[in-house]
Amino acid sequence: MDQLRALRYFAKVVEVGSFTRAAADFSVPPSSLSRRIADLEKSLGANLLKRSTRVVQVTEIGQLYYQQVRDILVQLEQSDESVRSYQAKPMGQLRISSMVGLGERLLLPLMDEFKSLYPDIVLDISLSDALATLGRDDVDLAIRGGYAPNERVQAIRLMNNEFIPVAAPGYLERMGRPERASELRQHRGLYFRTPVGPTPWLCELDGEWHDVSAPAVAVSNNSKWLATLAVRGEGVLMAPRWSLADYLARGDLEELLFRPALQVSQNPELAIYLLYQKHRYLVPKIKVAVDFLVSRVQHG
Amino acid sequence: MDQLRALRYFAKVVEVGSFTRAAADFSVPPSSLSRRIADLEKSLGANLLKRSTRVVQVTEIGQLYYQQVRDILVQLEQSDESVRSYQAKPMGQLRISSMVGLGERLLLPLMDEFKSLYPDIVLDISLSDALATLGRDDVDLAIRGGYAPNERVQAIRLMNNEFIPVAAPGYLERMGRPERASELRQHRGLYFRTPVGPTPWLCELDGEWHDVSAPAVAVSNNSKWLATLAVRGEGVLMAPRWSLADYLARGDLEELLFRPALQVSQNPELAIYLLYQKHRYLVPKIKVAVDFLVSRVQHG
DNA sequence: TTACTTTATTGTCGTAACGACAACAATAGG
DNA sequence: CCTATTGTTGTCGTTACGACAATAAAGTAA
Repeated sequence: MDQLRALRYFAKVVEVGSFTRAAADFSVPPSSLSRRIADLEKSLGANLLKRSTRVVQVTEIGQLYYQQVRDILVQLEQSDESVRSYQAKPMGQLRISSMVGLGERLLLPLMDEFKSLYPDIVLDISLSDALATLGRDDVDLAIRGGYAPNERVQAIRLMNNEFIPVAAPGYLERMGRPERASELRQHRGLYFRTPVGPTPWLCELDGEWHDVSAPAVAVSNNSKWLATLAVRGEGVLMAPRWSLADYLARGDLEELLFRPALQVSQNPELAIYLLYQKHRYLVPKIKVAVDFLVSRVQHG
Repeated sequence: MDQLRALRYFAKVVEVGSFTRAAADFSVPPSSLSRRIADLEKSLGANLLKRSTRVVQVTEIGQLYYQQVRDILVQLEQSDESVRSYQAKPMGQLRISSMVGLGERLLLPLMDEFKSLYPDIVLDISLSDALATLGRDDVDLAIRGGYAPNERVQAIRLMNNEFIPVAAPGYLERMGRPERASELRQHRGLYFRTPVGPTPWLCELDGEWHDVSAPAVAVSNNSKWLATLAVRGEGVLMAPRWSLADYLARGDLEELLFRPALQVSQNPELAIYLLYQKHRYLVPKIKVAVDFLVSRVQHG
C-alpha cells in the first residue's frame, strides 16, 4: 500500500470535508479516495472517518492522527523542496512575518531592494504582532522581539531593541524635567503594549528593581500613535529607539536620561531576532533572505 | 511512485552503508532498492548517494535529506503506533447520553466506579430526554426507552421499563381503591410525558385494547415531581417501577394491581435500551463501557 | 598484471496495486 | 414523496513493484 498517498488523501478529505471535493483536487475519482482511506483504516485498525452519504465527520482518533499527519506532510514537502532547490537559484514564494511597527520602518523599505536583487522570489509579507508558527507552513522567516521557541529554530540577533523614555519639550517645560527615575511616578505615562503585555518602567537601584511607572494616559501597540500623543505633550513615552529616531532628530521629542538607564525588562538580552527553521537554511530563497537581512540590518 | 517506500529504502541504505545488506533487512532483492532510490533521486533531481560497486557514499545533500527523512519516518511510525494503541487501550473521550430520571438514579452512581476502572477515559455525560443522534457524532452511547432507530445502531436491552400505577394511601381512602381498570376513568390522573408524548393508561380485555386514562391533573417529564404530587394525594400516577421503588418501600405510595396489568403501550417490548453505533473497528472505550453497563445493570 | 569475488545495475517477466468508469445505496432538501 | 448529491462497490485495464538472471564495475589476492 502506498501509505503516503493514502495520508494525502485522508488529510485532504479532513480539510475539505468531502470525498468528492478532495478527489477533484487530486483529479482522481472519489472511489480511489474511498479505497485508499479504507486501506489506511484497515492497516491502522481504526476508523478515522465517519461516513454517511451526505456528511463526512472525523472521529476523535482521526482528528488526532490528522494533526500529526499534517505536520509530517508539511515537513516532507519542505525537505523535498530543499533538495530540489539545492544548487538552484533563489525563487518561489517567500513568506515573512514581522511585528507591525518594525516591519513598516525597517523591513518594507529594505524589501524593495531585495525584490530587485531576486526578481524570481515572490514576497508575501504579513505584519502582525501575533506570532506566527514557523514549521507549520505558516511563514518561512519571522522577525520577533524574543527568543527562539525551540531547538529547531535558529535565532539571529538582528539589532538592539533598546527602549528609551522621551517627552515633548513643551511637556517638560510644563510638568518639569524629571531628574531621578523615581520622579516619573508623578508624571503621565504612555505605554507600549507588546504581545506579552504593556511594558512597565523599571529601574535598577543598588541591585534592586523598582517599578517607576507613571499613571497611564494611554496604552497601545501602535507606536506611531503613541508618539503623536507624546509630541502633543500628553505624557512620557517609553518605546524602542528605532521607532523614535525621526522625532528625536526633528526635536519633536527629547530623550530623558537617567542613571542608571530606564528599562522595560529585567532581561538584558532584549533584542530583535530573525527566526527561521535551521534545516531550511540551505533552501536558496531562505539563505539569501537571511543573509540579506543580516547584512543590511546589522552592518548597514 | 511510492515515495514512502523509497524513503525507507534510502534511509536504510544510508544507515547500513550497503544496498545488499539493506535489501536483506527488507527481504527484497537489491535491485528493488536500486530502482526505488533511483526513482527518488530522479523525482528530486539530485544525487543522494554516490555509488561505486564496493562502497556507497552519501552526498552532502543526501546527508541533509537523510536527517530530515529519518525524523519524518520516526514521527510517522509513532503516529501509527499511537492510533493502534488507542485501538488497544480504552482511552479518550466517551460521551454518554441518558434520560434524566434514569441517568440520575442508575447511570451516575455507576460511573464513579467506571471512572476508577478506566482512568484514561474522560467521561462526558449529558442527561436529556431529547434523543441525541448517535450517527452524528453527538454521543458514543445512548440510554433510551425505545427501539433502535435504524440498522447501523446496535441496541442492547438493559432492563425492563415496566410502568406501574400507584397512588397515596390517603388518596385511595378518600377516592376509593379501584378494583377494575375501567374504574380508573373516574379518578384523577398524573401523566408521565416521554419524548414521544404522554403515556396513556391502556388495558387489554378479551383481546381488545381499552384506554382507561383518567382526566389529567398534571403532565410532566419529571417523574420526581409527579411522584411528589402523587404522595400528596393529587391523583393516580403511572410511571416506571424503578422510579417509584423508594416511595413504595416507604409506604408513601401503593401499587394498584389489576389483571390483566395496566400498560402504557401495546408494545410488550418496552424496555430500556443501550444504543451505540456499529463500527467496523469497535473502539475499546465503547466496548468496555457497553460491557460494564450491561453487566452492572443486568446482573448487579 | 590477471583472476576472483563482491556489489550495484539492467533486462525481462509475473503479480499486485491503483485509477477509470459504471452501477448502486443512502441521505438531505425541496 | 421525489430528486439530486455523495460515498461505496464491482469490474477492467494500466502501471508499478518484486523476483530472478545476467552484466558491469571495483577491490583483493596471487
